[in-house]
Order: sequence, then structure tokens, then C-alpha cells
Amino acid sequence: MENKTVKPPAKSRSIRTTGKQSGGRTQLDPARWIDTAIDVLAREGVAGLRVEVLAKRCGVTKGSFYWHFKDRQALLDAVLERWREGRIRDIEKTTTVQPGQERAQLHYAIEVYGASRNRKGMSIELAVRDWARHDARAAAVVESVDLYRLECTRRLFVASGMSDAEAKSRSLLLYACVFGLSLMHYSHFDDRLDDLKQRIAERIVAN
Amino acid sequence: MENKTVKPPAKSRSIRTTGKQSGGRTQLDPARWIDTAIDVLAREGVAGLRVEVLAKRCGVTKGSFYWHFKDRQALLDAVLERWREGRIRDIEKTTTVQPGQERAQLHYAIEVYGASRNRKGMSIELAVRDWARHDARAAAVVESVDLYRLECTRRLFVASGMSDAEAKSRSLLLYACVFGLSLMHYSHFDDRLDDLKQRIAERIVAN
DNA sequence: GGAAAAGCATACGGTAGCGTATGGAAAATA
DNA sequence: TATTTTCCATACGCTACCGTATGCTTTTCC
Repeated sequence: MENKTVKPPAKSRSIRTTGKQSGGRTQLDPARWIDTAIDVLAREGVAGLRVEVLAKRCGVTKGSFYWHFKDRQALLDAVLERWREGRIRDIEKTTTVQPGQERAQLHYAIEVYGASRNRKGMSIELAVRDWARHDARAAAVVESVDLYRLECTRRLFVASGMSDAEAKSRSLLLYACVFGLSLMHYSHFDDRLDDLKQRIAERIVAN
Repeated sequence: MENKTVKPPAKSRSIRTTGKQSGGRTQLDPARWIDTAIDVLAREGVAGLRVEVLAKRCGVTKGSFYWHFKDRQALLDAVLERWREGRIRDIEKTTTVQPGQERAQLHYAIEVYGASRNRKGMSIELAVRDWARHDARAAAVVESVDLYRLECTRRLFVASGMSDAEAKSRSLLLYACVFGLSLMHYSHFDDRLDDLKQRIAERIVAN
């Protein structure tokens, strides 16, 4: 039952896991393929993750790709796994309860995605979620990430003095709003959007 | 500058705009193609809108398609236009201010999409929004629909006694939450989701 | 009923993508 | 340095698309 989809990173070998060699020719490893894939994913969605396109972007041909990956699906799985790990780490980092800072942490959780920086992060987020609408594996990953996030912010809301049920509903509201906003085209709705966003954040976080 | 992308519906001809003829063979018109296209759009996204696939679904070949449409883009434009019109009509129908019923109307606006019925409507909504992330025409349509919706609910919030700024922020919050929720996978977050949703709706609508 | 138009089928050329097979270069190992 | 292993290029077959050309069959209109 060996699931040989992604090659292990060249077991006994000098540490040269990334990028071009000093004077040699282009060398790749699965990690770099995944980096590139996530880059493309952010700009074009899953539909843009095509083997030959990625190869060109990496400066190689697909001969290289099929050396590192069993097939296209193996890359997609790796991308999903990479994304999940990154999200989990990120959430843990920003939502570990710091007594007295719970509300500030919640505000940060809202703004960190809405800001114009991190646009790429949100692009990936939306791409993965659209992906999940037509792919069970992606859906499973999204679900695990969602549940983890919801649980983390639930703890923050509880720590800030809410009932469990209220904390859960606020968590849902928070992330739904964050993702929903990034899905809408409202830049011409008002000329002081920051004020609107501030009101929204307050509505989500305040008692 | 004739923009001959979609054939006019057979000017002087008996009213037979849809479906199979009484005893004749299969006959189609642009409207039926668009119906089918929107059906596929809901299930597979824009990527699923392929000429030959739609033709098979309609029981014809693409020879028919290219009779009714200039090319694939013409169909996509028609789909967008159809969607816009439908949304505008829908919003007008459910948000014309009925004095004293504003809050109920707002609650309805929230639930009408979140419900398990209307799943297809939300699928189309998300498909179009993802489409808009990579296509300027779709983005323009989404923007127009969003602005119209936001304006309509803004009026409802104002009519229910809020300041204009607050009404605007609530409108944004409302739709962001509606779309965001449908983007998340939270069914295992709680065993009484209806309660959570109720709390959320209250948070959005209440003073 | 016969000409004209409408509506569709079929066949074709062209592109883009996946995955495989095979050989060659470069690096590791002995 | 010779040999093995790693890594990649190239060429191939296959499928799924798009759009066009052409002809056949129904309707429509006179």
C-alpha cells in the first residue's frame, strides 16, 4: 500500500533543497514546485495549476515534474497540505490567548485578512475554497482549517467574557464576514470604507 | 459597429421560443442555451461552460450553438446579463420598503440565501463571484449587483431607524456574512447550527 | 408546391493539456 | 576515473476543447 505520490527529498545528499545550484544547472525539489504552484494558485485558481505551465514557470520541462511527482493530483494534494499547515501555524500564532488582549487579538484576526497587504493570502484562501466546491479533498482540508479557526476564535470570545453559544456564533460571524467581504465588490459603495469596516469589526467583537 | 453576438429571436415568427416542437425535431433558441448554461454554471463553475458539453446536454451538436451565438464569449456575456437581471428583480421584490416590516425583511434577506433550499442560487452566486475574480466583465456585473443590493438593504436599515453610516456598515456586514457563510465548512462546528445562525442574524439586524 | 431562410449535423484543422517512454547530462559514490 | 543514481529534455500518443466550413433537413413565406 505504498502511497508513492511525492518523492522523498533525496535521502542521503548534501543540503541543496532549493533553487539554482551555484554553478550547475537548474535543480528543483518538490518544495519549489509547490511554492510555484501556490503562486499560480493565488493568481489563477486551481484551473491554472497545469503541469506544463508550472514547468515553464520553473524554467524546466514537465520531464522534471513527473520525476518529483507521480501525477498532477499529487501536486494538488501537496499544495493542499502545505496550505493547511501554514494556516494552522498562522492561527495558532495569532490566537493563543493573551489574557487581557483578547479583543485586540480578535480585531487583528479581522484586519489581517481584510487589509490590502496580504492580498495574496486572501487570493489563495478564495482559490482553495472555490476548489473545495468541486473537490472532496480540498473540501476536507478547508473543513479542518475552518473548524480549527472557529475553535481558536471561540476561545478568544469566551476568554473575553462571552457564553459558549455566543462565542461560537461570533466566531462564525467573524470568519464569514472576513471571507464574504473579500468576495464582494463594494469599493464604490462609500468613500470612507475604513469607517464602515471599523463599525463592522466593532459589531463582530463588541459585547 | 453592429455587435452581432447573439442572434435576435427570429423576428417574424410564430411564438415558439422554447423547447421541443409539437411534432418536429429539437429546436432551440438562445434562452434555452442560457438556461442550460446557468444550470451547468451552478454545478461546475465557469470552467464547466464548454460549448460541446452544453450541446450534448441540450441534445444537439455545437453546430446549433454557433448558429445562435457568435462564440463562447457571447454565451458567457448572455449568462452574466441574465444573472444580473434576475438578481435585480429579486432584490427589488424582497426589499421594497414595507413600513413596519423592515426588520422582518432584513431577516428574510439573510435566510433566503442561507437556507438549504436555494442551494442552486447560492452555487450560481459563488460561481459568478469566482468568475469575477479572473474576468473583468463578470467583475463589473458583480459590482453592479452588489451596489444595488447594498443600497436596497441600506434603505431598510435606515427605515428601521439607523444612521446612514450605520446602515451602510450593516448592509455590508449582512451580505458579507451571507456569502461568507456559504463559503465555509462549519457543519461540524456545532450540533445546533440553527441557534448559531439565529444569533448571527440578530447581531446583524438588531440595534 | 417551390424558393428562401432557419436550424442543425458532420467533418476538419488547430491548440492545450496529461501522462509515458526513452535518452542524455550531471552529480554522487565507490 | 568509472559506475551508478539523480534529474531533466525531448518526443510521442491521446483527449478535450474552440471555431469554421459545408451540406442536409426542416420551416416559413410567397
